[in-house]
Amino acid sequence: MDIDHLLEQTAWFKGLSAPNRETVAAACLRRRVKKKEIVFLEGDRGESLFLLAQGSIRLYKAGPGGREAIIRIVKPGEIFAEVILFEKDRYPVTSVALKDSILYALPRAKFHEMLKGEDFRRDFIRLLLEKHRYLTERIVSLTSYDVETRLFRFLRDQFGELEEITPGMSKKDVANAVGAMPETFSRLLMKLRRAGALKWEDRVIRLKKGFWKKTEF
Amino acid sequence: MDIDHLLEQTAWFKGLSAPNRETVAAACLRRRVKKKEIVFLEGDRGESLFLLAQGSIRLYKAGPGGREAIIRIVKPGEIFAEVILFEKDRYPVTSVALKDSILYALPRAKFHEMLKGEDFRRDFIRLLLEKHRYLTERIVSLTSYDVETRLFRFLRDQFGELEEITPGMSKKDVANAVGAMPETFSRLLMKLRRAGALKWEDRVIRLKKGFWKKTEF
DNA sequence: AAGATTCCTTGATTCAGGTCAAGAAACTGT
DNA sequence: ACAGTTTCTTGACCTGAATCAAGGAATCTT
Repeated sequence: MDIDHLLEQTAWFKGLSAPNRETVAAACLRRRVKKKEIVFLEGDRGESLFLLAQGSIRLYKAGPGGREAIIRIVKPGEIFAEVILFEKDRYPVTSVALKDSILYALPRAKFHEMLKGEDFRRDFIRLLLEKHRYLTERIVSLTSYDVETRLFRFLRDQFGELEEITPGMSKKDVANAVGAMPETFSRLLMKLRRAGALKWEDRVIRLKKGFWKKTEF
Repeated sequence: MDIDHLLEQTAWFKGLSAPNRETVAAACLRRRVKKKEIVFLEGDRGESLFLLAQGSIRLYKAGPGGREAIIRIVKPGEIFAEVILFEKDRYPVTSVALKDSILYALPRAKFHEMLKGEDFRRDFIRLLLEKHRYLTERIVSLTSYDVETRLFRFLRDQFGELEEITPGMSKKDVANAVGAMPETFSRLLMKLRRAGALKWEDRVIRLKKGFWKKTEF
């Protein structure tokens, strides 16, 4: 996917005028990362925010004793590390590729320039508010729902209400994303398989037919 | 405290030019709320964001079965409900006064107008990014620390590293803010008192001398 | 000041999910 | 195809915190 095309279909870059978009495209540095490669570490200095073109990126933050709390999983078309814009010059989270990915680094100065455009600015603020809401929902989710519910919410949010999902990441990673230990997660999957609700084999998750209809979160 | 004076000393309103500030002041609707009074409910339609002048406001979101997850506690000088700006016309959380409070309602249209000012905009985006970081930290806190640690972090964040704190809210509210049940919280306080680390009597929390020095979070 | 709420404490009990351990299975690079 | 990782599963066990229950303290109301 080339950068120009990507920007065109990226939710809030597409509002840009064509020349504006070209400015962005020109300023972007394309970067490929392999699965498991780290894009930046928590605490790293940086000057750029990123736009994910292909693949999937996990953002997490270290807790005490190597524990990690997943902040979110970035999907293609989304940007991440916007915090670098004003806040400080260090990334507050670590980002690592869940699969081979392609991303574009957009220097902060360039972005500031773009923020002069009224439409762009509006979209950007909207985007921030959206993330804001997402994070508050995540807090509710982590504090008031159990692992099982969190799993289903994760699947719905991330892939939609499909009966067949190819998550493209390991069970361990999903466990992590729903905030559970691998062992706990494994046991949960076993329980669900026995109950006939879901099975995860050969990288594919199969939900029971009509599963989503009945569920209420 | 009058509105003009308030704006002057509010972190990111103070950057406004005097005439700009007057515009805001003129557009603001002063509102008093009594302790326990609800400012708006999750799901309510609304047009305004709020600036807290005096008092303390609790923002929370309902989980399943009446459970509530505290999103944050607003302190004087801070704004809340910014989400109303673009996102949608309904508040995503409930806000209730923890004490008698004074706040100013700022209509969204007016705010949009203000966003045309470059400085103001910059500050606003910075503010959003700050909250963003706060929320991600909250996620880490809730998922990787136990209630005790969360309590100390809460106290530090909210009141600073003092040896004597007057939280101005009930134990129940603090319990809630750190994501614990009142019973659990009560037991924790008992444990800490016995250990000589902290006692909470007559609305005042007294930490052991030098307490904050040693702690590491 | 009595009555009604709401808040706080303490006890007993339960449970989801974390921890430790140790194989089995699935990938990885060479 | 093989050794070497990493991931996955399963078992035994533990524990922090929720739940249920119930009495006492504080606060608000009239």
